[in-house]
Amino acid sequence: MNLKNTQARSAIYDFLIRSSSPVDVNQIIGFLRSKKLNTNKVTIYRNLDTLCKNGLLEKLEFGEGKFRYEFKKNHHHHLICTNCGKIEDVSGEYLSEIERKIKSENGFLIKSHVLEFYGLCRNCRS
Amino acid sequence: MNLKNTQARSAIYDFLIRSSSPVDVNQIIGFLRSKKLNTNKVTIYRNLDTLCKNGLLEKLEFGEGKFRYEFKKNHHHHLICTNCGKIEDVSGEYLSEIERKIKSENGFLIKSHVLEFYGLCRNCRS
DNA sequence: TTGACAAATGCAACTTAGTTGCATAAAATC
DNA sequence: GATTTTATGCAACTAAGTTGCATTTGTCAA
Repeated sequence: MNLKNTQARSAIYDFLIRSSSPVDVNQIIGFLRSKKLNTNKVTIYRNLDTLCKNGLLEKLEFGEGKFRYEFKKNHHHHLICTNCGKIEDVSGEYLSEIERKIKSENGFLIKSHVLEFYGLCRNCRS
Repeated sequence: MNLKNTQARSAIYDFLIRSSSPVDVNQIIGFLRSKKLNTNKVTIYRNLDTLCKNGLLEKLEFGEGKFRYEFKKNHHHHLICTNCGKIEDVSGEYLSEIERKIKSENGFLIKSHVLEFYGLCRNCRS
């Protein structure tokens, strides 16, 4: 696939690569405005889509009724604080055993999984 | 909380209790129409909300940009076929060990988790 | 370095999912 | 059967995301 290096696209990508947790489209719009880049939301959606399809970003959901995006890194999960909204990464490949079992018992071939944890972060616990 | 037993509510609940996989609001509307119950979508959303808050239903997301609902049963996960869309249940409490580890390492207190598997069901594999 | 072509953008209008305020209706309780 | 509480319907609205189409911008080869 032929990806062109445009202003909007590289700004979006830069923002995502620097974000420490998954961002939504509004945060992207805010960032682009702050950079005085007048970018249409359609362009943002299309770029996010393209970047996902090219394996550069990941599209995620956290029960908010909208999507969030993050720079694609090694397989990991998230700790979502239900009090303050903070999203931390947590790595770990916990499920290979389980996936093997499901394949033999259910005849279902697992290609991917989503595993996210909800609870209270260190700050909000105290 | 005082739940009244209304026509709309019990029809929605009946439908959910009989559905073998999580349903979206359109499926509920279709069902109610087929029963000649002329129910407003607002009523459906409010009932789903109420039933969730009372622990009778569960609200789920499968990366479709909308919510699905299911009758609340024992903790379980789903096998979502990315080819035909079929959603199967799979039971199992795989994560207690992991959750303990996360608590001590990240100081994060896990209250719940979401674990869903995507892949190909038995039919779609062949 | 320029011209051609594919890919990207912007705009307006649209869709889909879900929400809110408010007046009315229906259950449950007394 | 009257009262109170909860539920419903309607209309209008918001928020997230999409589509068609005309225009612009990168890229690459001549």
